[in-house]
Amino acid sequence: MAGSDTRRRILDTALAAFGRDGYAATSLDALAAELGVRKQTILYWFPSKLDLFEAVVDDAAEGLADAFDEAAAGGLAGLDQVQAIVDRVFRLAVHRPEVLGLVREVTRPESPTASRLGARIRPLYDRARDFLVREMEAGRLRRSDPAMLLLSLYSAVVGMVTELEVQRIVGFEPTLRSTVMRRRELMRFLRAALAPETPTPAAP
Amino acid sequence: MAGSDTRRRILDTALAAFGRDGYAATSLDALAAELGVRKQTILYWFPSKLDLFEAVVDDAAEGLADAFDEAAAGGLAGLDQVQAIVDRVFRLAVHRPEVLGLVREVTRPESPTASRLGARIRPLYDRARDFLVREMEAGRLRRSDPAMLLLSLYSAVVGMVTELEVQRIVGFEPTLRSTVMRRRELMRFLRAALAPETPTPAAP
DNA sequence: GGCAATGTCTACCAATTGGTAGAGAATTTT
DNA sequence: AAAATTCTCTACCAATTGGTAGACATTGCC
Repeated sequence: MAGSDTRRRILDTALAAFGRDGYAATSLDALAAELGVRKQTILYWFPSKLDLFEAVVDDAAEGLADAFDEAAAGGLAGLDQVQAIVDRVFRLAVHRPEVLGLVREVTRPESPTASRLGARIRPLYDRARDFLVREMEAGRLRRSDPAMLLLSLYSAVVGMVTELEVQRIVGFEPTLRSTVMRRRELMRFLRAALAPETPTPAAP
Repeated sequence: MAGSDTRRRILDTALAAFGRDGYAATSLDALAAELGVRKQTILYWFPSKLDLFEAVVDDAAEGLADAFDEAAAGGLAGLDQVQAIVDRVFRLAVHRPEVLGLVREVTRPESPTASRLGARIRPLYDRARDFLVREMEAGRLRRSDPAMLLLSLYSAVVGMVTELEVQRIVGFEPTLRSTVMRRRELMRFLRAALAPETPTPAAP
């Protein structure tokens, strides 16, 4: 049963490649070379490139769901729960940046499997939305359209974590230390945006 | 001089294609077909695919700079200026979504020309940063690390505008009306995050 | 009208792409 | 030990890729 180890290795390497270079720019030959194996071995485990990609997407979605589960397990509330999730996503981004790269890859309009990841992510989305609604009603988060707010949060977090290259361009070499700083700054941003309104001093 | 019209058409179509499908997934043949012309015509105007891409990036950067100039021309301050810029970026996103798609494409780690767009964008970045510092010192914006804040802003805006597919997955068909809503929600988000702090009720 | 420059085309090409067919080890089952 | 299954390989293939060479048309200039 050494084969199923091969399958695992293919999935991991493919996830890294697809997440880093994108679907079109990743060739099976290059992937095979990176694995020290022939392309036909890949095609033995996954009947086509697209099948491989879909398997990779499923795998990544599972990883994401696990991360969220873990972050939600503490049973926190309000901003503390938000913070726990952000921390967890950042941790994921640090030691498996490919996962978020893949999210980005799969969320482009022409993606062959946008709907696939969609189906996988939908439950996470619903959970997050329910959470926001609940916390808003409990007065622990600022009240606003939860779906829209969720998009804002998603963009801010994924963007912050993903746009490494922008950060490089702009002079932040992405070290571990700078990542900590980024996370702290993002949380400050989110807290400011999410904290329930203090009684407005002046309401026009 | 009908030729320079061809050049312009190639640039526009290529911008759309690169921004939508990415560099690797865009073939010169497909591009040519879309233009109703032979591939060799493209290669006449741009010696190689990479040269074409670089020209497209330059073109897009110019468009972005113009948009910012226009938004900054009003000489507004504080959150009003931020709002003007967000409005302008959204307008750009509505009638030329490819431009932001290209930004996304070019800011991935393996991009052949990340540094190129970087050089083009750097001045915009510096201007924005100066603006934030100035406004913070004037007490019109919440005080925090301007560089980090700028990244947060960038992520939130570009993400919000770009991640159309996520929005689709999640049930927001991107109509013009929903775009207006998204912009409004984003501004609410940004206002909450950027408004100078009201005297804290309780400081633990 | 001749001529040079400009612009688009047809005809190729070598390399790379995803994929098929099937041989040959290795391992497990009987 | 024989047979069957599992796994990886070599050998190909048709299609597509970015790119070259050069013919052919069109235009403005003299």
